This record gives sequence, structure tokens and C-alpha cells, in this order.
Amino acid sequence: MTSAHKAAQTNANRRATIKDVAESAGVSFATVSRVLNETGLVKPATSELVLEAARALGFRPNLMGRNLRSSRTQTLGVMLPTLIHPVFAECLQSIETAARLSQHTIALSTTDYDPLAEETASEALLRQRVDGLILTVADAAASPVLDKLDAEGVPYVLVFNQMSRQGKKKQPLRRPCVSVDNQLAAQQMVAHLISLGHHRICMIAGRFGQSDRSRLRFNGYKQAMQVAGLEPLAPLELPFNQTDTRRELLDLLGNRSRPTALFCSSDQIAMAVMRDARLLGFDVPSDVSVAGFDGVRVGQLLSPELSTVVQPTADIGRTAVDLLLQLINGEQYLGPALLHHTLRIGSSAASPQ
Amino acid sequence: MTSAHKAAQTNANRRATIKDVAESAGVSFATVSRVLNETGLVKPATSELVLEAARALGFRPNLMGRNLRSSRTQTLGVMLPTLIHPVFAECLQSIETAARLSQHTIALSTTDYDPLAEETASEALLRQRVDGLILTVADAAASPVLDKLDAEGVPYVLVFNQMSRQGKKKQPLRRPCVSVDNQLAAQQMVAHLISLGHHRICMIAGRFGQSDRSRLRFNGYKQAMQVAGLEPLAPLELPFNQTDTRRELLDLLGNRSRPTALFCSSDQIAMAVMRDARLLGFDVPSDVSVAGFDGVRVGQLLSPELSTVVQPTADIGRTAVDLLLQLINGEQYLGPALLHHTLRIGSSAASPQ
DNA sequence: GTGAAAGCGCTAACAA
DNA sequence: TTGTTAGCGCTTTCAC
Repeated sequence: MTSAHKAAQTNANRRATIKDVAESAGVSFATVSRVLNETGLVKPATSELVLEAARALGFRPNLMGRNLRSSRTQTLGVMLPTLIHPVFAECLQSIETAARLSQHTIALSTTDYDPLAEETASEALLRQRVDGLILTVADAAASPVLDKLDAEGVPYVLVFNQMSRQGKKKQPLRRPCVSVDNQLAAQQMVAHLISLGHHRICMIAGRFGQSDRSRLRFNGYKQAMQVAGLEPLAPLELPFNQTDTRRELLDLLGNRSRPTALFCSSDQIAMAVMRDARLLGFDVPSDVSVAGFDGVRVGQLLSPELSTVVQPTADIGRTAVDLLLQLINGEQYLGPALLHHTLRIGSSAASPQ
Repeated sequence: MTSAHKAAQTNANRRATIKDVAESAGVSFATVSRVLNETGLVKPATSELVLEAARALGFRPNLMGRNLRSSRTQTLGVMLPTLIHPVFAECLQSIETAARLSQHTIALSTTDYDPLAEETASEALLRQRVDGLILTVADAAASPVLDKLDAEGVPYVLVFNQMSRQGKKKQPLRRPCVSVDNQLAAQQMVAHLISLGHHRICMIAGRFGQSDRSRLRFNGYKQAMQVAGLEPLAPLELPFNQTDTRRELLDLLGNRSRPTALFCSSDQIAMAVMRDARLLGFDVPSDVSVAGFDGVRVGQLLSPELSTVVQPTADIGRTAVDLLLQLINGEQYLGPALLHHTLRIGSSAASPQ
């Protein structure tokens, strides 16, 4: 009965297991495990035998078994807003490459900037028992998901989100993160615009409520203006996914004392603004200068080339993986990694006429 | 002894399991499993009790256990050449979204167009026991990885790769795939160039050995030329990752009987060509027309806007997920899904002077 | 150096 | 309707 049942199973077109290999090699399946894990506790001859049997049977270890037993998955969860945005896509690429080099696989989820989706996605990843998480959240200072991860002691690293050394209300919020210094970078870009001779510079930004980065970049804008003794203008807040900016641009550029330069909180916005400004009959840069933030490749293909802050996207991903693996490894978190940005000066920003 | 050990375990800061929930709710853990899986075989009152206990304990099902037991992971493996290329990134985005809607998660791997990496990555995915694979390979007609998947009966769907209904040597090669009709699309774009008045049209393509798509698109080019009674020119083959095309362009455009239009096998190439042509002093489109293939968004932001074939990237991803889930479900494969492309006519291609 | 056996968290017969 | 039990494939003591 039992043996018949077993035979039927063995005959079935199922994958060979460690037991099959053991039987075929004439050893116990514990030995097979030892060989496969290269513990070095096995006699070379035996090892050879096992390997040969494994090859012959087309054995492929079943990680579900291993993972369950060892309660580690060698999997990193990655949760990003969207891959439509090349900055995230490229960062994911470098995360994946770095993870692969460290023998880890990637479980991916996107959230479309939706806090509800962040909750669902993180939960799904945790059910899979990922060893750690790399993620970008809408607002890292107020994120239920991050609170949860902290409470449960799940290792994670933020990318692009930038946590100051202490949170609000004097509570030091030490959330591991990898980013550029958003405020400084914005400040430098705006200073560049000022050095070109611009006085009325307006910032066009993603909604501050939806992006902590936008807020930091706006701070940098304000600081640059103040340092130069200029009056910061009210920012124009755009939903992150708005693609047509003509109405807003017309409002902004329609009157006499219009801004002569527009500092955009992302290249996406900057490119849309350049296109729409032109459609409205404004030349870039002679009627209005435009600068962006991100450093997406295509900015260089535009004419005029887009002046922008270049984030080291690939570095950010790679660094995040390194940091996360350290945290998983139990090492101590030493503080945010601020990577170097650069200014890429194109001709989309020039001296005002 | 045993109880002490158990207590120690219970006290440890480990996650609650189904057993903990059972104990806390005063039922057997089989009942908990039934409740969690909504089998509907449980008395509502009991169910309530269990759910309450689960909530109180912060229970989160461990999918490793479930997966091992049921030998299904609810995970789809995705293997793509690179996410730097927006076409793949956007397709991945739509794959992820579709998978999420169907309660599946994504395991991601990239290969950088390297057949060796394809082998390694697919093996890693199979060790994880993904339920199926969505992938783009360098050459779908000659792919050891696909041969392996076929041999082992692992469900998969190709994206962007386009399999003709029969393979070489009369062996029908029925590999599930979702793509546009590359040849037809290329033919139509070249026909468009011809209709503008171009006679000497040169194709600039990724290396044919590295891309079955390039080959198909070149076929379309040839066909369009022949239909119009024109002589196809020798194509210019570029490594897929070459970014500077000036040397080649100078060769191509340097002589009297130079082509008046360049049909590029991807937008990446087309955009580089536009930039480099301009750097070399050729105006686009008055000196030379340029057309691309892919339909990346940024093509519309260029000036002149890039004329291109638009692939329905998101549709391709969504369709691939649908198809893969069907195959996993044991349904029969009914043939390649050819999705509709469109021509996006910009001003990068115009009538020759 | 190798084998026997326990058990990771879960599902699904089979009993009751 | 619920409980008991046997594994899924693997790692890792503990013996020998």
C-alpha cells in the first residue's frame, strides 16, 4: 500500500529531491545536504559521487525547503512608487545587479505613490519573509509602514527618501536611508540660476504632501533665494502625474512681472514644462529658463539640453543593497548615506534678456 | 525539559505561527488554517474567534510553509535584459500591476542581453519554484533556456520576442509570446519614409546576432523597399549599448550618394543618431530624416519630435500575465498574441530637399 | 565522515 | 464542524 503509493509518486514526472539524489548515490540525504552546502565535512570521494548523481538526475535544490528550515530567504523586497519614472527603474536595475552579485533575489512591488498600496505591498513582502526591504515611501517622516518595520525589527533601507538625523518633536528618527542631499543640491541649482542673473525664480514642484523630497528641495530653493537677498516666490504645486502644464504655465508666465526662471523639482516636470512653454510660444531659454532635478539621461538629448541636478541613481541602489545586507547581518546603523550629486549644466537655463 | 524549551521559544521575539493562533483561540491549528484559507467549512463563531486571536497576536501567515506544502508559490519570475531601457521598465511595471491584481508576486532578474546570465538567472528563478516565467531572451529561435523550459514543462511567456508559427527546419516551434508584428510595423514605417519621397533609406540596427527583433524589423525594411522597387541598402549594425554613433554616421553620411533617411531599430538608437547627426552638422530632418521603433515617451519631448513605431508596452505586459496565468492553469496555448502597434509621426522625418 | 531523526509553518486527507 | 496526522524538501543537531 505505502510502497505502491511511493512508487507512483516516484514514477510521476516530478523533480528529483535531495532524497532521490541520496538514494541514487547510495548515501544518506543528510550527506547530500552537506555536499550541496559545501560544508567541507564530506570525504571528497563521497562528494564526487553525490555531485555526479545530482547531475544525472537533473537535481535542482528546492529553496522553499531550505528557506522554511533556515527561516531566511536570501530575498530582498523592493518597493518603489513606479518604474515608469526612469530614476526608479535605473535604481532598481542597480539594486538587482548588486543583489545578484550577493546571491540574493529580488521580490518587487510598486505602489504608485499610494500609501494604501504601500501598506498592502509591504505586507505581501513580509508574508514572503523577505530578509529585508529597500523602499521609497511617499513621506518617510510620517509613514505607518516604516513604523511597522521599526516595531517589528525588519531590516530596511530607504532610497531617495532623506531622513534628517532627528525627526519631529525632538525624537531622533534614525531611519536608514540613501539619497543625495536634496536641500543642498536644490540650493546649488538655484544659486546657479541666480548667478546667471535671474531674480524672479519660481519653483514648480510635486505636491509637498505627496513627497518629502519636494519639500526638501523647496527648502533649498528658499535658502538660495534668501542668501542672495531675493524674495522666494510661492511655489507651483503639481500632482506628481500631471502631464500637461499649459494652464498653470499660462497663469505663471502671463503677466508682466513673470518669473524669468523655473526650477522644477523633477526632470519629468521640467521636460513637460519645456515642451509646454514652447507650445505656448515662449522660447527656452530666451523667454524663460528651465532647470530640473534627477539627471535622467534623456535630458541630454533635448535641445536645449536640460540643466539639472544629477542624482547618482545606480550608486544609490548599490549602496542601499550594501547597507541592507549589513543591517541584515546585524551590523549597526551608522547614519544616512548622502551620496554626491552633480550639476549638469545644459542650455535650458541662460541669462535673462 | 521539552516544556522549558518550548517556553523559551514562545518567549523569544519570534513571529506568531498558526499554532500560536490556534492555542490562543482554543481550537486546533487545522481550524485556523481553514479560517485563513476561507474554505467556508468553519462555523462563523469559531471563525470570528480565530480571526480575533490572529489579529491580537499580529499573526502574519508564513508563505514559505504554505508554498512548500502546496508546491505553488504564487510567484511569477520575470527575466528581462535591462531596466535602463524604458520599454522593458514600463512593461515590467504593467506586469507587476497585473500580477498584483491576481494575487501574485514578482521575482525579478535582469540579464543585460547575456545568454550566460540568462542561464544563471533562469536557474535561480526555478530554484525558487516560481509558478511561471515572463521573459525576453536575446534570440528566441535559438535559446537553450527556452529549450530547458520546454523540456521541463515550466510555463512561460515571451515578451517582445516574436516567434513565427513554425521554427526552422520545419519543426513547429510553438513558443508562447506577446509582441507586435515587428516585420509589419517596420515595413509600414519604411513605407511612410518612402511616401515622403525618400529613396535611399538606410537601416541602423542592433546587432542581428543579439536580437531577433532587429532581424524581423530588417525584414520589414527590405520588404518595404522591394515593394517600392527600391534597392535595400546594407544595414548598419550597432552593438546594443553603443551610445556614440558619430564615427559610423560620418561614414554613412559623408559621401554624395548618402542616405536621406535613417530607419533605426530602436528609439534609443534613433535619439542618439539625431543628437550625433546634429553634432556633426547635419540638420534633422532637412539634411537627413530619422525614424525609430519603440515609442518611448521622451521621443515626443524632442524637437523635432521623433517619428516612431509605438509598441503597446503596457498591454504587452498585461497580456503576458494573463496568458501565463492561463498556461499555469493548464489551459491550452492558442498561438502568439500579436498586439497592435501604431505609427507616431513626428517631424524628425520629412520630405527630402 | 556519515546516518538518524527532529522540525521549520503550513495544507489536506481522514476520522470523529 | 472540528481534530489528528502525515508530510512538503530541506538543515542541523546528536549519535555512531
